[in-house]
Amino acid sequence: MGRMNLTTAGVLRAAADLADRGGYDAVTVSALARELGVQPASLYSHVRDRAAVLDGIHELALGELADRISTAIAGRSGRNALAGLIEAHRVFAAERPGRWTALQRPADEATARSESAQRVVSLIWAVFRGYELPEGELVHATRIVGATINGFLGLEAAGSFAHRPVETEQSWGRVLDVLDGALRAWPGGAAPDGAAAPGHPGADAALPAGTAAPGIHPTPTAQEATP
Amino acid sequence: MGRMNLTTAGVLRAAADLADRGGYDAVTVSALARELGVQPASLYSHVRDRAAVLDGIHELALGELADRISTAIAGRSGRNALAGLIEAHRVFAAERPGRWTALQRPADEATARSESAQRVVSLIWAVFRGYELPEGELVHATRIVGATINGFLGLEAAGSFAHRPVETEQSWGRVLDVLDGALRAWPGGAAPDGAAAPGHPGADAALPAGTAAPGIHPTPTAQEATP
DNA sequence: GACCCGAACCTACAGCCTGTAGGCACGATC
DNA sequence: GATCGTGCCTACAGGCTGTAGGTTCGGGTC
Repeated sequence: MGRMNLTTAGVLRAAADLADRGGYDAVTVSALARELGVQPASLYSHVRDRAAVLDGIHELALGELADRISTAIAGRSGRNALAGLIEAHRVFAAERPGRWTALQRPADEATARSESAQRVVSLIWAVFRGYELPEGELVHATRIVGATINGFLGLEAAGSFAHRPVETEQSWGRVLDVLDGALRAWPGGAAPDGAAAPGHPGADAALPAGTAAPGIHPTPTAQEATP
Repeated sequence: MGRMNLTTAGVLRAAADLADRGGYDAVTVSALARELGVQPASLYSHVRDRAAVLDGIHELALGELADRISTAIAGRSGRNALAGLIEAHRVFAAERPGRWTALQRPADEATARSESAQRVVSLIWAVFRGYELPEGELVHATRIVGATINGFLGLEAAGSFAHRPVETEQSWGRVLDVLDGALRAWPGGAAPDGAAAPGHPGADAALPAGTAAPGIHPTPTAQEATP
């Protein structure tokens, strides 16, 4: 076996594919090395450590998700755009379970500030443009829509809906209904100019760029929520 | 060091505490043994393997969560009960991050059918009784409410809302508003008798007992979503 | 009170994983 | 053709899981 001429990008891509095929936890340096026909130690020239591999999958996945969202909402607005947004997430989660799991882990600083993360946020906000949310409610809406989508897909992936595929599709339909309804009659006031209670719109301005994904990725697992 | 006279329950309790203090991933057989002043191999008489420890934490947490929900919704109904329900989740997640993380993992069969799991579901349905949902929509509502709560808390735990505590509290307020509004004007028809589309109420009867938590726990991490 | 037995914990070990250190070899460059 | 750097290697230290088999303590029995 001569030189494989690996690159960091190639290693990360292989890692992401391995995660999709064998499950997120199967992404070990050893398994990855086996996959690439190389000794484990050799990978450390291309990748700092295992955590860097996982972070790499996260960012890779973020970019791919942004691409999918982009095409899913193209030429659509309002409820249709929202449908495209959530469907893009669901299809991505189903087709790329390992990549999707990576998105649920806390993102490292660099990933959170990455161009991919910003693209995802921009696309979500583009969808919200079809609803007339007060400026200050954008952040909250992003968080809640993200929470619901990720929460639902998490439950689905964990098998909580197992063996009831028909009902699951109906539930998914309700997700769209509920979110569309919520955005249409947003509690903070639905008028473009902040109407009134219970939030003081304008108090929270739009997120400064660079603050990164303010509430859609990453998601669960409180691994380091240790106090 | 004489006999420690460990019990399975004691080991699991120590494991749960360790998870809360050191993070979910810190729950290794080795660390647990150190904690208990015992050699790693000794634990295998009390616990089948590491997975059994994690499952044990899951079920333990489920019971504790049920207790908290129970007191949080006692004597309340409608929006107040819903507020108690979601607040109980949030407080539990904040105070017991390790236990809460355990709840996000796929539950094993036994845990899913456990009495604790059933208690949680019953309590949620008790809250829904204050809203006039068609029978067939109970499942969907449970899933969506569970998805939103878990999704939000997941984002919070992952630090996605980091350094914006005020906004986070506002967002949390919106969660209650949105869920209350959704339940009040449920898309499948809000009348006690299933009005009409888009779901055929009655087609899906109430969940058979034994089917266990149909959509609130467990949650994310598609570890075994490998096709 | 001597004996026995089982439970509780131990040591030892095999196997896999991460990450570091240092070596060799191939190929590009001069 | 000699040199140098990069790409991958072997070797190893240290940690974790889980199995096998030994030892000791304490309670029941006669």
